[in-house]
Amino acid sequence: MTDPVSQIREALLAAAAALRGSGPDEAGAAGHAVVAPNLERPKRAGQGDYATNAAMLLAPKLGKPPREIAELLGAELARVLGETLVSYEIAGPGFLNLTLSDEWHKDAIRYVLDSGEQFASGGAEHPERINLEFVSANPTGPTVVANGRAAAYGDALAKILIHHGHSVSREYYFNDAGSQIDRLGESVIARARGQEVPEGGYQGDYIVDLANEIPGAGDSNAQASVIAAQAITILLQQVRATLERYRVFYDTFFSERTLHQGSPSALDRAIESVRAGGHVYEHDGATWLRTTTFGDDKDRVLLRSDGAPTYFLADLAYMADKQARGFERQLLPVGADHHGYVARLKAAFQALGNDPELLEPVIMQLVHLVEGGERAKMSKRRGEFVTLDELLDEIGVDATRYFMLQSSHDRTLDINLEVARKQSNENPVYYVQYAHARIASMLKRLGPERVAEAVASAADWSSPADALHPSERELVKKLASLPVEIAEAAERRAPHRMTSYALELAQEFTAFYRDCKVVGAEPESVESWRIAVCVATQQTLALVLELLGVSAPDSM
RNA sequence: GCCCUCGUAGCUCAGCUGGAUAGAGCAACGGACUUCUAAUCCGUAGGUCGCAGGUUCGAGUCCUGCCGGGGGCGCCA
Repeated sequence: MTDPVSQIREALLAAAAALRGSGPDEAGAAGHAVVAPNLERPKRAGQGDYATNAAMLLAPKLGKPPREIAELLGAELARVLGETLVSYEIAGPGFLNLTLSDEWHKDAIRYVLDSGEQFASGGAEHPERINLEFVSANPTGPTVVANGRAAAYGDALAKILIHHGHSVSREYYFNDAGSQIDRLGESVIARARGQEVPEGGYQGDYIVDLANEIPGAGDSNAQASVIAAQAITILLQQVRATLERYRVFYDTFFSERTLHQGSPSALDRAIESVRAGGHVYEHDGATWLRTTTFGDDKDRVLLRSDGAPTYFLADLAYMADKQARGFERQLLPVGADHHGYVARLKAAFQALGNDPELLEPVIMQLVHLVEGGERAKMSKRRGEFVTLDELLDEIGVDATRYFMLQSSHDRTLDINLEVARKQSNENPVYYVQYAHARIASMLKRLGPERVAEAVASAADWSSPADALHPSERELVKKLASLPVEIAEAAERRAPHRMTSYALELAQEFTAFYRDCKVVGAEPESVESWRIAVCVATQQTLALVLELLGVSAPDSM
């Protein structure tokens, strides 16, 4: 079953192909590039339902003026589409504006309703097994607001990719080995003894809580590594609880320490793998990976001169492990403060013998909290931060998730705490939810029997004499565009597009609500049609909100 | 210093990989509630898309150079 917009697109491609077949092919065999014309909503009213730039793209290939080609293309398209195409006009430099029939709009609603929860799903041309690792903050303190952005991004992206047809596993990698962990243990021990934390240790109040919580932390024979392990267990549980409250659920929590265990360990095997590729050498007593072969600034140490593995080696082994578990693609949202790391990661991935395209680090810009016009600093070690839990207490899960996903991940995000606290209604999420609740209220008033009957009576919707209202046509086209929007959001790793879509859909619905009476509309066939439009809209709003991890309430 | 990244309305941000007269929300101002939910709607105002060049039929979008914000440049994690 092809969605309504794709139907038009395919007709357009067919018409373009017919034109190419009849015209002189200037491009010749070598330049036989596929023309990929746009099919988009015109920005201004009165320019039809869809517009295409196909004629302008074909012009250089066919050696004729764009407007002349547009005329030919329009005629061909009219032949292909039949009654679906009511009219076309040539505009501007060679745009072709298309006006579609009411019947096409009704078919679109039927399609949406028939698709149900599967609407706009499965569009991926090449479904992949994807490992999506996100947040992966070290459990050396509470989850902070910046983690909340990564969590919202990763989770929404996972949902969108899955809806698009991919198989996605959400993964959280945590470091429970290495010197930072030792410092955590030392900090807890110091607090348990009523002392100041050592230089470079962790100073937050939560360290004191841990000191009280872990029995024997203040004993004279307490070992940093043992205490740290207990602290990490507790902290990881807290991280998990916060993220679950935030509606983020992982498939796997991956412990770095497991990479160090066994003989040979995963680290040993990783080194052997890149050594076999000829990318390893010894220098100054250390073991290096020649990452410069793959575009890195300088080579990187795998084993320090004292024999201790670097964090980088663990990452190398981790990438290999993901691969061994059968993931074709690794998606890796990382904070901007780690972006200096991506060149060596990609290099390491290649050193393992892989196509670098299959490792996708996504650089996320940071989140800043603004209070009193000043940016609040967030550092775990200094104990200055606002936790995600605190933010959730202030403005709630729905508003927080929506806010985090509103802006593109490659832009820094400022959260104004005064606004977040006092005027949470400013968040557009309520507008979207309100549209959903409003529909729920209307449908409730109508009763489930009437609604079911209206949806089932698709053949009788409206009557030929009743031209659809412009607001109805706009709303239907917004609904019909979801498959394209999902594809864009998935392929560009851009969940924030779905927040834009949600807002636009809610706006189109509200305009429809303003202009078109639903309950009690006459004749009954019109009421039925509009009920069906409402059901399709509600279903789609719920679907999009679900992808964003935001609730869709029936009343507000 | 070198590298990465961002710069669009007063504020927060979209802008569908080059298309028509750059759009929303909030804030501001003026209106609308015996109504299918006013957490709403209608209207007004608000822009040199950081600056300057370049590429072409056409640039917020691509290229170069500046300016400004953020980040990164350890045998740290």
